Amino acid sequence: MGRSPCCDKASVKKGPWSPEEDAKLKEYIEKHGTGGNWITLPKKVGLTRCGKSCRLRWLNYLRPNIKHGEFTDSEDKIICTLFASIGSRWSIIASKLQGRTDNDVKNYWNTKLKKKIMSMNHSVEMKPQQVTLSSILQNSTKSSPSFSFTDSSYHHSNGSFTGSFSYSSTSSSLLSGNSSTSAAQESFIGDASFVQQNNIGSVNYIYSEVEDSEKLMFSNAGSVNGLWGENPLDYGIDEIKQLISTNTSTSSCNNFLFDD
DNA sequence: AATTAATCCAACCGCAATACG
DNA sequence: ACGTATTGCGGTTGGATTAAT
Repeated sequence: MGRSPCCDKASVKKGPWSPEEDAKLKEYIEKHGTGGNWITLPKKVGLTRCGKSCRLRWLNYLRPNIKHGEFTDSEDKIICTLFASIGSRWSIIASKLQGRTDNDVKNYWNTKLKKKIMSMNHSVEMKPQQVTLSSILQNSTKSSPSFSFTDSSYHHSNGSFTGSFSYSSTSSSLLSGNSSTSAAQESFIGDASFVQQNNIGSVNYIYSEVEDSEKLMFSNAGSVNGLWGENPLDYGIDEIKQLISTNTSTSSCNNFLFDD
Protein backbone atom coordinates (compact mmCIF):
# COMPACT_ATOMS: atom_id res chain seq x y z
CA MET A 1 0.00 0.00 0.00
CA GLY A 2 1.49 3.31 -1.00
CA ARG A 3 1.47 6.58 0.80
CA SER A 4 -1.26 9.06 0.22
CA PRO A 5 0.03 12.05 -1.71
CA CYS A 6 0.63 15.24 0.25
CA CYS A 7 -1.63 17.16 -2.09
CA ASP A 8 -3.79 16.83 -5.15
CA LYS A 9 -1.17 17.10 -7.85
CA ALA A 10 -3.72 17.80 -10.56
CA SER A 11 -5.04 20.96 -8.95
CA VAL A 12 -1.77 22.25 -7.60
CA LYS A 13 0.30 24.88 -9.34
CA LYS A 14 3.86 23.97 -10.17
CA GLY A 15 6.87 25.73 -11.59
CA PRO A 16 8.51 29.04 -10.79
CA TRP A 17 6.97 31.31 -8.19
CA SER A 18 5.57 34.65 -9.26
CA PRO A 19 6.35 37.81 -7.27
CA GLU A 20 2.69 37.92 -6.26
CA GLU A 21 2.85 34.42 -4.79
CA ASP A 22 6.07 35.28 -3.00
CA ALA A 23 4.54 38.39 -1.53
CA LYS A 24 1.43 36.55 -0.37
CA LEU A 25 3.40 33.80 1.32
CA LYS A 26 5.91 36.11 2.89
CA GLU A 27 3.30 38.47 4.23
CA TYR A 28 1.23 35.67 5.69
CA ILE A 29 4.10 33.91 7.42
CA GLU A 30 5.54 37.12 8.79
CA LYS A 31 2.13 37.96 10.18
CA HIS A 32 0.88 34.60 11.38
CA GLY A 33 3.77 32.18 11.22
CA THR A 34 3.42 28.79 9.59
CA GLY A 35 0.92 27.60 12.15
CA GLY A 36 2.95 24.45 12.44
CA ASN A 37 1.31 22.92 9.43
CA TRP A 38 2.64 23.44 5.94
CA ILE A 39 0.01 21.23 4.34
CA THR A 40 -2.87 23.51 5.28
CA LEU A 41 -0.89 26.72 4.85
CA PRO A 42 -1.44 27.28 1.10
CA LYS A 43 -5.20 27.33 1.59
CA LYS A 44 -4.92 29.88 4.38
CA VAL A 45 -2.59 32.02 2.30
CA GLY A 46 -4.77 31.73 -0.76
CA LEU A 47 -2.28 29.89 -2.91
CA THR A 48 -2.83 26.86 -5.10
CA ARG A 49 0.59 25.51 -4.25
CA CYS A 50 1.53 22.30 -2.51
CA GLY A 51 2.50 22.75 1.13
CA LYS A 52 5.88 21.28 0.47
CA SER A 53 6.43 23.78 -2.27
CA CYS A 54 5.53 26.64 0.08
CA ARG A 55 7.86 25.34 2.73
CA LEU A 56 10.73 25.05 0.26
CA ARG A 57 10.10 28.49 -1.14
CA TRP A 58 10.08 30.01 2.31
CA LEU A 59 13.16 28.18 3.55
CA ASN A 60 15.26 28.61 0.44
CA TYR A 61 14.25 32.03 -0.73
CA LEU A 62 11.80 34.10 1.27
CA ARG A 63 12.82 33.77 4.88
CA PRO A 64 14.89 36.59 6.36
CA ASN A 65 18.69 36.64 6.33
CA ILE A 66 19.08 34.35 3.37
CA LYS A 67 22.41 34.99 1.74
CA HIS A 68 22.71 34.69 -2.00
CA GLY A 69 25.70 35.09 -4.23
CA GLU A 70 29.31 34.03 -4.13
CA PHE A 71 30.58 31.76 -1.43
CA THR A 72 33.57 33.00 0.50
CA ASP A 73 36.82 31.15 0.99
CA SER A 74 35.94 30.50 4.58
CA GLU A 75 32.69 28.95 3.49
CA ASP A 76 34.52 26.85 0.92
CA LYS A 77 36.78 25.50 3.61
CA ILE A 78 33.95 24.69 5.94
CA ILE A 79 32.08 22.89 3.19
CA CYS A 80 35.16 20.87 2.23
CA THR A 81 35.95 20.05 5.81
CA LEU A 82 32.48 18.93 6.69
CA PHE A 83 31.92 17.08 3.45
CA ALA A 84 35.05 15.10 4.11
CA SER A 85 33.91 14.17 7.57
CA ILE A 86 30.14 13.75 7.26
CA GLY A 87 29.47 13.48 3.55
CA SER A 88 26.49 14.95 1.79
CA ARG A 89 24.54 16.05 4.82
CA TRP A 90 23.75 19.37 3.29
CA SER A 91 21.42 20.57 6.00
CA ILE A 92 24.10 20.09 8.63
CA ILE A 93 26.73 21.73 6.47
CA ALA A 94 24.39 24.60 5.68
CA SER A 95 23.68 25.09 9.36
CA LYS A 96 27.34 25.97 9.80
CA LEU A 97 27.12 28.67 7.18
CA GLN A 98 25.10 31.66 8.20
CA GLY A 99 22.38 32.52 5.73
CA ARG A 100 23.00 29.57 3.43
CA THR A 101 20.44 26.91 2.66
CA ASP A 102 21.05 23.25 2.15
CA ASN A 103 19.89 23.62 -1.42
CA ASP A 104 22.35 26.42 -1.98
CA VAL A 105 25.25 24.49 -0.54
CA LYS A 106 24.30 21.39 -2.46
CA ASN A 107 24.07 23.27 -5.75
CA TYR A 108 27.30 25.07 -5.09
CA TRP A 109 29.10 21.85 -4.31
CA ASN A 110 27.71 19.97 -7.28
CA THR A 111 28.24 22.70 -9.84
CA LYS A 112 31.37 24.48 -8.71
CA LEU A 113 33.27 23.48 -5.64
CA LYS A 114 33.62 19.81 -6.47
CA LYS A 115 34.97 20.64 -9.89
CA LYS A 116 37.35 23.20 -8.50
CA ILE A 117 38.75 20.77 -6.01
CA MET A 118 39.11 18.06 -8.59
CA SER A 119 40.75 20.29 -11.15
CA MET A 120 42.98 21.78 -8.50
CA ASN A 121 43.96 18.35 -7.41
CA HIS A 122 44.52 17.29 -10.98
CA SER A 123 46.87 20.19 -11.56
CA VAL A 124 48.86 19.39 -8.47
CA GLU A 125 50.18 16.27 -10.18
CA MET A 126 50.80 14.47 -6.97
CA LYS A 127 50.68 10.79 -6.37
CA PRO A 128 47.30 9.81 -5.01
CA GLN A 129 48.83 8.77 -1.72
CA GLN A 130 50.10 12.28 -1.23
CA VAL A 131 46.83 14.05 -1.71
CA THR A 132 44.94 15.37 1.26
CA LEU A 133 42.49 18.14 1.72
CA SER A 134 45.24 19.95 3.48
CA SER A 135 47.52 19.62 0.50
CA ILE A 136 44.80 20.74 -1.83
CA LEU A 137 44.10 23.76 0.27
CA GLN A 138 47.76 24.46 0.74
CA ASN A 139 48.30 24.22 -2.95
CA SER A 140 45.72 26.89 -3.48
CA THR A 141 47.32 29.47 -1.31
CA LYS A 142 50.67 30.99 -0.69
CA SER A 143 50.29 31.12 3.03
CA SER A 144 49.17 27.70 3.95
CA PRO A 145 46.28 26.99 6.20
CA SER A 146 47.10 24.35 8.73
CA PHE A 147 44.83 21.56 9.77
CA SER A 148 45.21 19.08 12.48
CA PHE A 149 43.19 16.52 14.31
CA THR A 150 43.89 15.52 17.81
CA ASP A 151 42.65 12.86 20.12
CA SER A 152 40.16 11.47 17.70
CA SER A 153 38.55 8.18 18.36
CA TYR A 154 35.58 6.39 16.99
CA HIS A 155 33.28 3.82 18.41
CA HIS A 156 31.36 1.68 16.04
CA SER A 157 28.65 0.16 18.11
CA ASN A 158 26.72 3.16 19.31
CA GLY A 159 27.67 5.69 16.72
CA SER A 160 29.57 7.88 19.08
CA PHE A 161 32.94 9.37 18.52
CA THR A 162 35.17 11.89 20.11
CA GLY A 163 37.96 14.09 19.00
CA SER A 164 38.78 17.55 17.88
CA PHE A 165 40.50 19.44 15.18
CA SER A 166 41.55 22.95 14.58
CA TYR A 167 42.48 24.88 11.57
CA SER A 168 43.64 28.34 10.84
CA SER A 169 44.83 30.33 7.95
CA THR A 170 45.93 33.80 7.21
CA SER A 171 45.47 35.26 3.83
CA SER A 172 43.90 32.53 1.86
CA SER A 173 42.52 31.12 -0.38
CA LEU A 174 41.02 28.13 -1.84
CA LEU A 175 39.90 29.84 -4.96
CA SER A 176 40.11 33.53 -5.35
CA GLY A 177 43.25 34.52 -3.57
CA ASN A 178 41.32 37.10 -1.62
CA SER A 179 42.82 37.89 1.68
CA SER A 180 41.11 36.72 4.80
CA THR A 181 41.81 35.26 8.14
CA SER A 182 40.07 32.30 9.60
CA ALA A 183 40.50 30.16 12.59
CA ALA A 184 38.35 27.50 14.10
CA GLN A 185 38.35 24.88 16.71
CA GLU A 186 36.03 21.99 16.56
CA SER A 187 35.46 19.15 18.86
CA PHE A 188 33.61 15.90 18.78
CA ILE A 189 32.25 15.01 22.12
CA GLY A 190 30.45 12.27 23.94
CA ASP A 191 27.42 10.91 22.21
CA ALA A 192 28.36 12.07 18.77
CA SER A 193 27.89 15.73 19.54
CA PHE A 194 29.79 18.08 17.34
CA VAL A 195 30.48 21.55 18.60
CA GLN A 196 32.22 24.25 16.73
CA GLN A 197 33.47 27.64 17.67
CA ASN A 198 35.04 29.84 15.12
CA ASN A 199 35.42 33.38 13.99
CA ILE A 200 32.62 33.12 11.51
CA GLY A 201 29.97 32.31 14.01
CA SER A 202 29.09 29.72 16.52
CA VAL A 203 26.88 26.81 15.73
CA ASN A 204 26.10 23.70 17.67
CA TYR A 205 24.51 20.59 16.41
CA ILE A 206 24.20 16.94 17.14
CA TYR A 207 24.71 13.90 15.04
CA SER A 208 22.19 11.27 15.87
CA GLU A 209 24.23 8.45 14.52
CA VAL A 210 27.11 7.60 12.30
CA GLU A 211 26.48 5.69 9.16
CA ASP A 212 28.52 3.17 7.31
CA SER A 213 29.94 5.68 4.90
CA GLU A 214 31.36 7.61 7.78
CA LYS A 215 32.75 4.52 9.37
CA LEU A 216 34.77 4.08 6.24
CA MET A 217 35.85 7.63 6.62
CA PHE A 218 37.20 7.14 10.06
CA SER A 219 38.87 3.87 9.43
CA ASN A 220 39.79 4.17 5.81
CA ALA A 221 43.34 3.28 5.11
CA GLY A 222 42.72 1.21 2.06
CA SER A 223 43.70 1.19 -1.52
CA VAL A 224 42.99 4.04 -3.87
CA ASN A 225 42.93 1.84 -6.90
CA GLY A 226 40.65 3.15 -9.56
CA LEU A 227 40.45 6.55 -8.04
CA TRP A 228 42.30 8.34 -10.74
CA GLY A 229 40.23 7.73 -13.79
CA GLU A 230 40.59 9.18 -17.21
CA ASN A 231 38.27 12.03 -16.49
CA PRO A 232 39.44 14.02 -13.49
CA LEU A 233 35.97 15.38 -12.86
CA ASP A 234 34.15 12.16 -13.19
CA TYR A 235 33.94 11.05 -9.57
CA GLY A 236 31.21 9.88 -7.33
CA ILE A 237 30.68 11.17 -3.84
CA ASP A 238 32.50 8.25 -2.31
CA GLU A 239 35.46 8.79 -4.57
CA ILE A 240 35.64 12.45 -3.68
CA LYS A 241 35.38 11.77 0.00
CA GLN A 242 38.03 9.15 -0.41
CA LEU A 243 40.13 11.56 -2.36
CA ILE A 244 39.86 14.19 0.31
CA SER A 245 40.60 11.69 2.99
CA THR A 246 43.32 9.80 1.19
CA ASN A 247 46.53 9.59 3.11
CA THR A 248 44.68 8.76 6.24
CA SER A 249 47.08 7.29 8.66
CA THR A 250 47.54 3.59 8.22
CA SER A 251 48.74 3.00 11.75
CA SER A 252 45.71 4.12 13.70
CA CYS A 253 42.51 6.00 13.33
CA ASN A 254 44.02 9.05 14.92
CA ASN A 255 44.80 11.99 12.74
CA PHE A 256 42.37 10.93 10.10
CA LEU A 257 41.59 13.24 7.25
CA PHE A 258 44.18 15.91 7.77
CA ASP A 259 47.87 15.63 7.87
CA ASP A 260 49.84 17.59 10.42
C1' DA B 1 23.08 36.45 -36.20
C1' DA B 2 21.83 31.77 -35.45
C1' DT B 3 22.62 27.52 -33.41
C1' DT B 4 24.46 24.40 -30.10
C1' DA B 5 26.63 23.20 -25.80
C1' DA B 6 27.55 24.05 -21.13
C1' DT B 7 26.37 25.86 -16.81
C1' DC B 8 23.51 27.37 -13.10
C1' DC B 9 19.95 27.10 -9.87
C1' DA B 10 14.99 26.89 -8.47
C1' DA B 11 11.86 23.54 -7.86
C1' DC B 12 10.14 18.84 -7.76
C1' DC B 13 10.15 14.03 -6.21
C1' DG B 14 10.34 10.27 -3.24
C1' DC B 15 11.98 8.30 0.89
C1' DA B 16 12.90 8.15 5.88
C1' DA B 17 12.11 10.04 10.24
C1' DT B 18 9.10 11.99 13.40
C1' DA B 19 4.73 13.42 15.43
C1' DC B 20 0.33 12.44 16.66
C1' DG B 21 -4.15 10.30 17.46
C1' DA C 1 1.67 -0.64 19.60
C1' DC C 2 0.02 0.73 15.40
C1' DG C 3 -1.35 3.44 11.39
C1' DT C 4 -1.54 7.82 9.23
C1' DA C 5 -0.14 12.58 8.48
C1' DT C 6 3.46 15.72 8.24
C1' DT C 7 8.12 17.28 8.01
C1' DG C 8 12.83 17.28 6.57
C1' DC C 9 16.22 15.79 3.66
C1' DG C 10 19.06 14.53 -0.38
C1' DG C 11 18.93 13.41 -5.23
C1' DT C 12 17.38 14.77 -9.57
C1' DT C 13 15.21 17.44 -13.21
C1' DG C 14 14.33 21.00 -16.40
C1' DG C 15 14.11 25.79 -17.79
C1' DA C 16 16.83 30.01 -18.17
C1' DT C 17 21.02 32.02 -19.08
C1' DT C 18 25.63 32.32 -20.85
C1' DA C 19 29.49 30.91 -23.69
C1' DA C 20 31.33 28.90 -27.69
C1' DT C 21 31.17 27.84 -32.49
